[in-house]
Amino acid sequence: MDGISTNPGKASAANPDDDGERRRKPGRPKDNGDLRDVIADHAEQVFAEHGFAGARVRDIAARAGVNQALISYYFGSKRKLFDDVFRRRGRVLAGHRHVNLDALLDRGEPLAVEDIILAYLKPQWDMKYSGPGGAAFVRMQARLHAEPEEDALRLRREVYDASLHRYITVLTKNLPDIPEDVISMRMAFLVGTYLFMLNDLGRLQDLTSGHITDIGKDQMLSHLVAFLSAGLRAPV
Amino acid sequence: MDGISTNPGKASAANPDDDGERRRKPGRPKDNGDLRDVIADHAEQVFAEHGFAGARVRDIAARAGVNQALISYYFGSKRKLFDDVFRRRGRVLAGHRHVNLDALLDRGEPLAVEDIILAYLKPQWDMKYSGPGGAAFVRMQARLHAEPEEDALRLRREVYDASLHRYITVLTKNLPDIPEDVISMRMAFLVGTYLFMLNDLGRLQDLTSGHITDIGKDQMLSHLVAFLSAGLRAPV
DNA sequence: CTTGTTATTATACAAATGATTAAATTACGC
DNA sequence: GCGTAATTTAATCATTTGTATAATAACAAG
Repeated sequence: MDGISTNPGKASAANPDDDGERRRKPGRPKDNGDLRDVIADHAEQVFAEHGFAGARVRDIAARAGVNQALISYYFGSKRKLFDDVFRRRGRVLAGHRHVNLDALLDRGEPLAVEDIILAYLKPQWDMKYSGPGGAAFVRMQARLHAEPEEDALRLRREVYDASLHRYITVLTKNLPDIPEDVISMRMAFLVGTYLFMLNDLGRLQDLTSGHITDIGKDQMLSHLVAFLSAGLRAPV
Repeated sequence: MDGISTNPGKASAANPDDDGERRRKPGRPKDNGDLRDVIADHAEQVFAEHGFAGARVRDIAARAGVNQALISYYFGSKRKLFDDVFRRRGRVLAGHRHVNLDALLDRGEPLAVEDIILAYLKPQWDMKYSGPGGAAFVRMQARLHAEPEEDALRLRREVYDASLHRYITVLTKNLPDIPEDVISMRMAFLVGTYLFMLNDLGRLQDLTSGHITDIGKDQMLSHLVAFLSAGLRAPV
């Protein structure tokens, strides 16, 4: 099917002279050395498309243009590769969320719910539209949230919990009529809503018979913020 | 484990002329013949736990207590098995949603948003708590929604679109201040919210430090309805 | 120049996987 | 009773899959 699998005997027989070689020989290349990142980038894509179980190590290696053994060399195993790739983006995301919240808190309270929600959502939004890697990460998240396995749960906790808890605390202070447990619950709703939605934008156009296509991403974000803020504020 | 599956392999322990061989012999069994359903039930579980790509045909066969070839015989392929299992529940779900909406419409308009939302959510809720199969179906849905593949998209459309569009129409009539496109969008939000949530109940307890455990499923449902209704009603 | 370390490749492998086959057994219409 | 079709099994197949191994080349240190 693909031109990757090679028969060494046949290849050398067909080659009268070896100076026109297209095949790369093993050995350290001149300098480059950042194939690790190249692998991670392509892995992100493949994991997003097919999920962990559906992703093929061969596929990742092929897309990254490297030998399959190299991903074992750098990451150890498929699972470790997945976790690594996921954490890489997750840390960036959490960082932005913390920064945004800090900026809000510097302004002094009370804060509008809309602003808090926006501070939480915006980094994810920006990441999604920052390039193919960001969009892939959104899909990876949606998939990870659908996995009941212990591995997945640990990873989710690790990436999300810290910033999420901070936001819950701030929201609780700014919505004194709503008990903290209810806010926590509603924040869980919120995570579901936006992840699902970001992941499923195509479906959204589908539902609205394509009318949504015209709406820019910023407008879409404010629609989402309005929806979620109203939900968060709903009287108990 | 499960009270459903009739395990033919092990059931032959009462063989009269049995020479100690516990293996089941091939051949048509007396009457039963409903191994198809047994397979489907167990497939539901496995697909829910591991997703389509992660599910193993051998595993399904083993849990159902049948030979692996039998699932090819009945369903043709792994993919067809998945679709079949999914459609089976999906049809039931859609049916209940239609019935509920019809009942509402018989009461005459205008309707409260809460009632409409509840009519849409309740069947899913009941199904989830109707037994292991229902819970498994919820997880299958969450996973299917995370799959960008064409196969998955088609299946989602087939199962959800009809009833969803009816609900959108009704909501549009009962919320005259909000354009239909916005309602469609918000209904997409809604689907994300409840699917995510139902699938991820354990996580919810996690977030609230276990305080949610005390809340019964009915109370949880009304929390969700309150949240979503407020969001749907949010002024544009 | 030698030696060792690191990055990369081709190749190999054992296990796992979805599917198929041929045979065996039984229910059922005639 | 008999033949035919339906149901079920054991066994196996051809691939695919994740990982491991050994070879090779660049580079650094001495």
